[in-house]
Amino acid sequence: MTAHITLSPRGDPLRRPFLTIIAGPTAVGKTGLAISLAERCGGEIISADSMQVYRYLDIGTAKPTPEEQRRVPHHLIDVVDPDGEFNAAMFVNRVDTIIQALYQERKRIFVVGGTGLYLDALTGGLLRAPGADGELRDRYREETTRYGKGYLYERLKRVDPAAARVIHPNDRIRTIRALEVMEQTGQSIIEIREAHRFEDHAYDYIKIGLTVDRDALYERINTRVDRMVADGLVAEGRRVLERGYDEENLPLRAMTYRHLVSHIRGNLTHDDMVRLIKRDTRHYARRQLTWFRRDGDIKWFAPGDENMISRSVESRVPER
RNA sequence: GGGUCGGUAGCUCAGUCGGUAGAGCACGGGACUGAAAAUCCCGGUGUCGGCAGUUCGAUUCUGCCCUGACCCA
Repeated sequence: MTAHITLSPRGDPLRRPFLTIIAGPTAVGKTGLAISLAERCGGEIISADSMQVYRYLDIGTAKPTPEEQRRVPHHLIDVVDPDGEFNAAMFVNRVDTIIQALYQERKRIFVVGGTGLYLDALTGGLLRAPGADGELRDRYREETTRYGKGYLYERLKRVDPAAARVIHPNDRIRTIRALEVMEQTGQSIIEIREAHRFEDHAYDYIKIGLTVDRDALYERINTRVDRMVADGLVAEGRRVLERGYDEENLPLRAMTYRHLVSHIRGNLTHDDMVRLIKRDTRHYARRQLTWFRRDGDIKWFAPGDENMISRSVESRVPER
């Protein structure tokens, strides 16, 4: 549970950016903590949240408010339209640029978010494999409709048996990705993964995890969803649809917006929408905890432990 | 006071012509490397309301009691 510090050949800490990372399940209070910590030291915040990158999806993604964003500069919020492309690789590319800039300015850097893959990709690097190939994926989709559901997986078994052993037949997304990598490189994504294991460290960091017991967390989630609704979640959903975005766009198929859209279209009562958003958010929080639990680098705290957290962070920040 | 129908998993219920039980939802655990708020996998012991009786054996039949809904007085 120590900050990851790389030593130079002479034994001195290498001069490179230091990140204070704040992770944890949704609704646990990461945003508030980060703003408070960053405000104290004039730092800036980088969001590691796969949904807050989308414009117009504000209430439903629990973005920091404009007022909060005025108190502390935020990065990687509102960077693409809801029909735009965004993924872990784009996150890493953009975040590296931002970190370099903040490092030059000697600003303290806080990375805050609940998207585990993005955080691991940031601290450990992404696989050295080719990116998503739109044409290839279109072809796979077409072949699936033509030859049936099991076709792609059968093909994976033939082309990359190692991957087929690890990937479940129903997991279409991973099946496609594995085929895509094999087709473009002739290498199994499993082999590439085994060789990599998020060990491509470019930064020093301390990882703070925020959590509370399950009942309290669910209480927070329920309360927050009620507040989103009171703050105009449905109106926000209507505005997004009026702009011409719909279920075709990935973020509108996620957790909250999926049920919001269904309700606006008249397929779901208001009560059912609220119920399902709460349920899916609880499930999401559970998946997040599953992801973070196995990360031995995380130092866990309760949301109220701000002073302890602050001290813990201060003890790790390198001199500059 | 009398009658009818209920009381089975956290919830809604199914079921056992007597051999101690199962669905949906909820919930829990896990996987995860360019779609990650996505995608996927696994998980059902619960005094079958209580007590007693009949029986080799009762959640299932009988009696009484508790309890809920409704109907009649």
